[in-house]
Amino acid sequence: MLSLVEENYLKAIYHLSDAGKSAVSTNALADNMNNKAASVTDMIKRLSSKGVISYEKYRGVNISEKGRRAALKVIRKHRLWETFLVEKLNFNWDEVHEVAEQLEHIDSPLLIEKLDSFLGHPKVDPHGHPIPDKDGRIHEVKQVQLSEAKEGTTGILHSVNDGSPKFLQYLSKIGIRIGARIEIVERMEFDGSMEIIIDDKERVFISRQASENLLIRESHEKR
Amino acid sequence: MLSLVEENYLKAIYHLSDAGKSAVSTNALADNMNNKAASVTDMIKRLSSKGVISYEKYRGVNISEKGRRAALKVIRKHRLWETFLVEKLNFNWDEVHEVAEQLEHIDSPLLIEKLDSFLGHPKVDPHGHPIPDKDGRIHEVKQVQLSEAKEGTTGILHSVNDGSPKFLQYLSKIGIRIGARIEIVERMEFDGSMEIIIDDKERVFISRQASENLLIRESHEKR
DNA sequence: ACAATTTTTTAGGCGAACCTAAATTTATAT
DNA sequence: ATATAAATTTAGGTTCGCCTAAAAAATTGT
Ligand SMILES: [Mn+2]
Ligand SMILES: [Mn+2]
Ligand SMILES: [Mn+2]
Ligand SMILES: [Mn+2]
Repeated sequence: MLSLVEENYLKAIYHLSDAGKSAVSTNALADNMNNKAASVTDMIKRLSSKGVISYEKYRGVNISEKGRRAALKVIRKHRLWETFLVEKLNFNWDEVHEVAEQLEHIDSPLLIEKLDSFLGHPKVDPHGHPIPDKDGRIHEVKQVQLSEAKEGTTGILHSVNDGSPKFLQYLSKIGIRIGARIEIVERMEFDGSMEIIIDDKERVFISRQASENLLIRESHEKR
Repeated sequence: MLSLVEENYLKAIYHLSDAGKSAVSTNALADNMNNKAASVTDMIKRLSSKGVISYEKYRGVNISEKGRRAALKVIRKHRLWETFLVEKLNFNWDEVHEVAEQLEHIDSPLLIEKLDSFLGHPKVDPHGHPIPDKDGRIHEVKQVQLSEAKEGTTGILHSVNDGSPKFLQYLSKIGIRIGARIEIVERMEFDGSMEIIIDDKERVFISRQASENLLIRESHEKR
């Protein structure tokens, strides 16, 4: 059994390791968890003794298969709750993350099962992130950063990389939401910003940083 | 700000004091919380220093106005969540308490407000217990223990005193649910058990203990 | 009234999850 | 290759929420 704090560390390790593909350094974790490195060293010893990560002094940590499964359970709960909040309780997509951080730790398999059917077994959360199924399987969709797409391309916004309230509110304000059609009119070479057309209507400029956090599926249909 | 553990103690104090009407002893609390008396003494010092209870050594604790408001907020959340689980997720009334014990500690006023409207501002939870409004007001309904009602009386089941899964499952099994019409046919003087008719159909015997945990509103309509 | 019993508090300890300061190891730069 | 810098671990400390054992206060029985 993992504590709430252990679940949060494990989730951070999962994400920082790019779904278990790389090792995570003590400092990276400390940074992400807003804790000091010494505290992280404490915790990774405990996680290691529980078998959810492997750890060699001074070499960072790697998530184990057992740890990956545990992390995915928490992520599944987080994303199901976010979906519930938006779909059923009319939250805005920028308001759900904080609450889901709490709800993700509720321990009741029956609850999650029933919540999942109540929501109609959703595949993605309000930010376009895939919801792992109950066996931890994720359906990853091929998508590219808007910043990497060519001029003239049109794509459908599939997910956002940065889920911070400020960024999400900005997107809402300029009319960008999941599913929106985005056409790249022109890219400014000197700063990477670009002019885009949203849903064949709004013509706006967005920064390189913004375009890096928008993930699209390219679609060349001309409509 | 109260911790999860502090909230649980405060809720126990509220209930054990009969909504703040009497003092609560250290041992009663220890018993209720499944902790040792020494741990309780620890905790009541902390709660006292936070101003949610008043405490005089060897005299037990009394909940303060501030504490009462805090306890009622937790109780409101508990009962709203139980209602959600039964009404929206199709939980049985005997399955919800444990999960609500976790959900009641989620801290988000917006969530509770939205949950409340999603549920249509319910007045009672699945066990017939009143849901405090957002200002902590409770609408208490006059009700009597079935064990105290006279032979020949008919009443509507309003709430249950004992919310344990075992008791609730027993009630479901013999066809007793909130709103059921209960007619007292005969009371056995030697052990306090009684013969009742449920919804003008089922005729069953129930123990004194069971009848003490059923709260009815008397209604003499003959139907 | 006072001895026995029960209740409550105090004293001292422990694990979880944090911290700061100091020591150690690894990486980098000349 | 060696000095410097950066990353990491160790040592020692704190608070919260629990424990056991012992001491003290309150209650009860005769
Ligand atoms: Mn989120
Ligand atoms: Mn979390
Ligand atoms: Mn309950
Ligand atoms: Mn609780």
